[in-house]
Order: sequence, then structure tokens, then C-alpha cells
Amino acid sequence: MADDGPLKMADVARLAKVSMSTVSRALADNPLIPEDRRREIQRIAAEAGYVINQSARSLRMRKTQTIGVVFPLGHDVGQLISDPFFIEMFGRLADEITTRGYQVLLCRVTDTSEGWLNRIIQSHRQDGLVIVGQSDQHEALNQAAESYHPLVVWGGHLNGQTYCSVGTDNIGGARRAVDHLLGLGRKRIAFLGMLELPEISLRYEGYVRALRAAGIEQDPALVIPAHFSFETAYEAARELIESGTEFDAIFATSDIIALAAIQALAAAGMDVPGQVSVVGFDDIAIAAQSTPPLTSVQQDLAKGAKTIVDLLFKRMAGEDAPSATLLPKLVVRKSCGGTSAG
Amino acid sequence: MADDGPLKMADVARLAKVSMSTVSRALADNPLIPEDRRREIQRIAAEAGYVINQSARSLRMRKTQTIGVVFPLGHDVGQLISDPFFIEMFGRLADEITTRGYQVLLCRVTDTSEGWLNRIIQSHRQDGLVIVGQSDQHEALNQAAESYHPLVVWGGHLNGQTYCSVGTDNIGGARRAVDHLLGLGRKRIAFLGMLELPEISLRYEGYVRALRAAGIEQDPALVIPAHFSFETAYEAARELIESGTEFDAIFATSDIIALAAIQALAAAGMDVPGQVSVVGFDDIAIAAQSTPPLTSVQQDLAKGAKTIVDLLFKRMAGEDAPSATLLPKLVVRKSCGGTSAG
DNA sequence: AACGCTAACGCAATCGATTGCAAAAGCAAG
DNA sequence: CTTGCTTTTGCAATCGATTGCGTTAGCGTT
Repeated sequence: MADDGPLKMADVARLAKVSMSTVSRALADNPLIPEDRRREIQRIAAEAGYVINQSARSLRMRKTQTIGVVFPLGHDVGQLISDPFFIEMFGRLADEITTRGYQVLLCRVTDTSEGWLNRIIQSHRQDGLVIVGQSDQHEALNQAAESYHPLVVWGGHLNGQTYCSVGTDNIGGARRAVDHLLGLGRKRIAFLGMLELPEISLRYEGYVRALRAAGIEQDPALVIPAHFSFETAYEAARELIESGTEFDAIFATSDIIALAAIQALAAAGMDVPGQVSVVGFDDIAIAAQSTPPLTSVQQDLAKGAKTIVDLLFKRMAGEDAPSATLLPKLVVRKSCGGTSAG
Repeated sequence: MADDGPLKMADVARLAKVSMSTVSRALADNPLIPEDRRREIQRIAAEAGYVINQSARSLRMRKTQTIGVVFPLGHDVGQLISDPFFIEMFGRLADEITTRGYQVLLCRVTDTSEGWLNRIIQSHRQDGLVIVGQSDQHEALNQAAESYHPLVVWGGHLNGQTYCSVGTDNIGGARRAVDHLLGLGRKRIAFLGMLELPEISLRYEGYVRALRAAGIEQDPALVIPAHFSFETAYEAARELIESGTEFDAIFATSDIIALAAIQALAAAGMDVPGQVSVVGFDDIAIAAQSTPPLTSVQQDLAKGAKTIVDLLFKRMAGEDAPSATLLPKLVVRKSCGGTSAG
């Protein structure tokens, strides 16, 4: 019984024959109320099926017990968050956040006009923000971070960056991947990815450095723009193949792009790793299962997510947490030939 | 300038030299305020970087512009939401929800003690709920639906169900899959899945009906409990193989389980589809990419998500939307032999 | 009995918006 | 200049909790 109308705290107070103040304090386990009475009130509230109205609580306390997770997608707007990498990151973040007793609000940004981030921040819907991927919003992030502290970004560490970020050493990871290909004797290495994205441009930097260190001249024809979706990446790879440009290896800036490239190569009758070696980035779960299994630069998402959330909570507590960089690891599988040559 | 302190509506009122009431109405595009004045006030607010505080708004309006998406996971508690099927469903739901101007709150239920659903509902953090998968909470759902209307469940349609659900015809889908295996001449068909979950038990029902219709006696030794995670499913398949029980086909109740089974079979030196045919369920993206490509019962998630959200919004508007069933489709690939025999 | 001190408790203000209702302003007709 | 009507505008109550501060109760001393 008594589960008809939505119960308010005043109702519980009436039931327990005390004031609202006392109920509020009792439910909050405030030691101002003697322990036995606290228990009693909690029991009465639970029995009546009473639950604190979070809207009211949030307003009064000026906190929501909620963390917003944002995927800017300044590029690829309106798309489903489909890349397994993002998805896994989201899952891990959700785990870390809920473990700490907070809720997760997914913010899909559909309107990236001037001030989009400020609009999210000022809505006060969340106590802190995780931004997954800088997209092309570096400047907006810098600006927002100036006055809003509880904010951590997953992405590369860029020049003139004032916000707190957590990310893999993109340059180093790419460098290691390309070095590996070079070690296998590959010389015409194609680069697939969108240079407009900061993280990708860092990977490009690693690619360039590896080539330079090996004394190999880089060929602009080998740098191909490719989005994160399977279809567009497949298309990009197909064009590379049909262009007639010679190449003996592909460094793809995400596993999805790598897998799409392998399919495109197979469709064109080219053997992987016989004719072309392929390396991906992220080391998502499917990488190990594909045919052939994919060599990839592994990002430790579990650790990344934990670091992000740790830093965020520090910042929410007013401390000033610094950015962090994770070390990538090259996982060698069959897609690039020799099991561990080089 | 003027982006230091969090602006309140009263501040905007002062800037615009009108009362708060007028600002509130202007920002809400209330025709009570003449259009030109509305525009003017909106401009002033935007320029000042003002954003409505959602906590306050939610409290007063008794609505949050937020939909909660819940993964009960009564089984497998504490796990990351890792199954690609759930993930894709989440992404599609998020798309449908944000498209309608609502936010998405992910509710990971960590405490399934008595009244967990009521606790979510009464917190008033959301205007409506989508529950993904009944888990083992059929009764709790039935009870909650009695007094809480804006709630739609993804899952099977069960006996004595009073809540609104959207789901694939599980019995029919399973029936079609098993019929296909039978058509290939398979007779010893193993069933991998957790019967405790309502949807899976419906798929079992389809499995049983198919066998019965073919006049084949079912063998309890062929029914193997298997969770949704790759590792546990792999273990389950390995045990089936090592048990020595003879079988020439596997009907897996999810693609992840099917993929794990294929790996386990390969590890045991058994050929798919030569010796054993395998069929999965869901037709997730990887299914087409695996080796061999997986035959699977396709669930149309895009349509499912749209239907769920459509029904939910109808219910939020007070209408009484009925449950819906989607028709599954068997996608035949190489993992079960003949390209389309049967 | 009077006093002092602490432990419990409740009053009422507060968080920041929305909105019913009444007042004010604007305008046309008499 | 009234009167009567419509269009604008603002006052003040409200949503449902939390909490600073003052009051009351309870108990031990002298």
C-alpha cells in the first residue's frame, strides 16, 4: 500500500512523526541524528518506498552526481558512435564512473556552433565532463578549460594545450608500427587516416619520423584520407589500389580502417601479408580474430579510462591534476608477415 | 567579458531591463511576448553566454528531458556491457533519443535488491525508461509497469506480461535456424545459451519445436549453459567437445557464443562447416567478417530501437502503446555449409 | 531549585527556474 | 476624457529537497 502517489519527504516526516529536517539528515546518515533513530527513519522511508527526488536535491546541493561523457564528432556529425574503439572506451568509462557512485550522461553533440561546450557546461546537468576525442575542437576545449575545471579529455597532447588530457603516445606508437614495417623490408608504406584530427596528425608525425630516420623519402601519393567508418575506409583503400600507386605496406590509423583495407586488398586479389603488410591502431577485440589476425598498436583502454576518471575526480575535488600519457604497445600478428621479425 | 560567474536568469532580466517572467517566456518562445522582443531577449541571453540551469528547470517543470536506458544484468552483475549486441542497441537508442531532443542517461544497475526499479523510477532523474533485456527481472518489470507508464522493454514477449515490450520473434527465429540445420542433414544439434533468461528460453522453445517437427528426439546432453561473454562461452564449448557427446551442429543463442564455439572447435581440430555446422543469433557486424562467415538470425536493431523509442514517446504522451514483435531473418553464410541449401 | 552545557530537533531561507493570476499599458470607440 | 477591450508585463507562489542558526530537551552540578 501507499505506493500510489509519488511520496515526498514531507510525507515520510509525517509517517515518522518528525520534521523534514530530521528526515533529510537521517537519510543522509548525518550523525546529528542518533543512530537508532536514523535507522528507524530509514526503515520507515524504505518501507514506504520513498526515494529522494534528484531534481530537487540537485538544485539545492548544486551537484547532480552525474558525469557527462561527450563525443564531439565535429567531423562525421550525426553519425552513430559506431567505432568499436569509442564504444569500448564508453563502456570502460561507464564502469569507472558508476563504480564511484555517479551516473553517466551521454552527450551527443548535434550542434557544434559557437559555444556548444559552454552550453553543456552551464546547463549544470553534470558535475564533471569527459570529452572523448578532440575532434577538431582543440580551441573550444582550451577556452572552456580556462573557467571550467572538472573536465578531462581523451586525446593527444597538443601544443599550447591548457586542458587536462589523457592519451596514448601517438607519435611513439606510430613510430613503432612503421619501424616494424621498415624492419620487414617494406619501403612503400601508405598512411590511411584523417589528418584533420589532432590524434591522427600526431600519428602522421610518427610515420614521418620513422621514414626520415630510415632515410626513405615520403611520397604524398601514399597519404590517403580515410574516415573511421568501415565503408568510407574501404572506399579509400579501393581508390588507393586502383590509383596504381605502388605500395607494399599500409599503416592504418585505426583497426577499422585496417580491416577495411584488408578486405579491399583481398577483393583486388592482393595477398596480405604476402604482397602487402598491414598494421592497425587501437588493437580492438576483433583484431585478434580477423583473417589474417591484425598487427596493431595497442592502447590500454582499461587503464586509460581509469586514469581519466581518477583525474576527473581529483579535479572535481579542487585539486589540479596534470595530463597523462600512456605507453602504447605494438602487438605483432600475421597481417604484416614474419611473426616478430625486426 | 561577463563569463566569470554562472549567470542566472535574474541577471539576464537585469541586462534586458525586464522581469524574470518575461525572460523565461522569451527564452521559451512563448507567443505571449511579442516576437521582436523575444528575439531581442534571446540575443542578449546568448551574448551573455547564459544557459538555463536544468536542475531548477527540471524541478519546477517536473520533467528532465532525459530518457534512462537500463541494462539490468541481473545475471553477470558487475560486468562491463561488452556484448556487441547490447552496445549496438545502446548506440541506436541513443541516436533515436537524441534526435528527439532528449538526453540519454545510462543506468547501470549495481544493486538488484528488492525495489531496484522503483528506486530508479522514483528518483525522477528521467522522464521515461528503456530496459534492455529482461534479464531475470520479469516480475519486477510487471510490478513496476502497473503504476509507471513511460517504460518500454526490449526483450521477448512472455506469458502474463503487462509491460510494453519490443523484441524479435525469438521462437520463430530459432525455429528457422534449427530448421535450416536440419535441412542440411544435421541431426545432433547442440544448444548453447542460458535458459534462465526469458529470451533465451523462448529460443529454446523454437529449438525444441523444430526438433519435434522433424521427429528427432532431443538429448539433454546437447543443451549447454553458456553466458554471453566470449571467455565463458569458449569454456562451455570446450567442455561440450571434451565431454565426448556426439554432435554435428551448434545453435548458439548469440553470435559471440557462436564465434567462441567456432574458435573452440578449431582449437580441437574440428572443421566448420565440414564436421560441424554453426548458427548464431543477432547477426552483429563481425558475423560477416569471421572465418568462416557466420550464419545468423538477424535482428533488425535499427528498427527495434526506433520502435522502442516511438512507443516510449507515445506512452510519455499518455497514449497506451501496445507491445511489438519484429520479424527475424536468417542470414545464411558459410559457417553451416551449403550456401543456401534447405 | 537554579544553572550550565551538550545533544536533538525544527523553523524558515534557499537553490533557480516556471506560471497562474492580476495589474498595467495601449488603443479604439463613444 | 471615459470606458471597454486586448495585449504585455510582473508579482509571488511553487517545484522538493538541504542546512544555518536558534530553540528545546535532557542531564549532571552545586
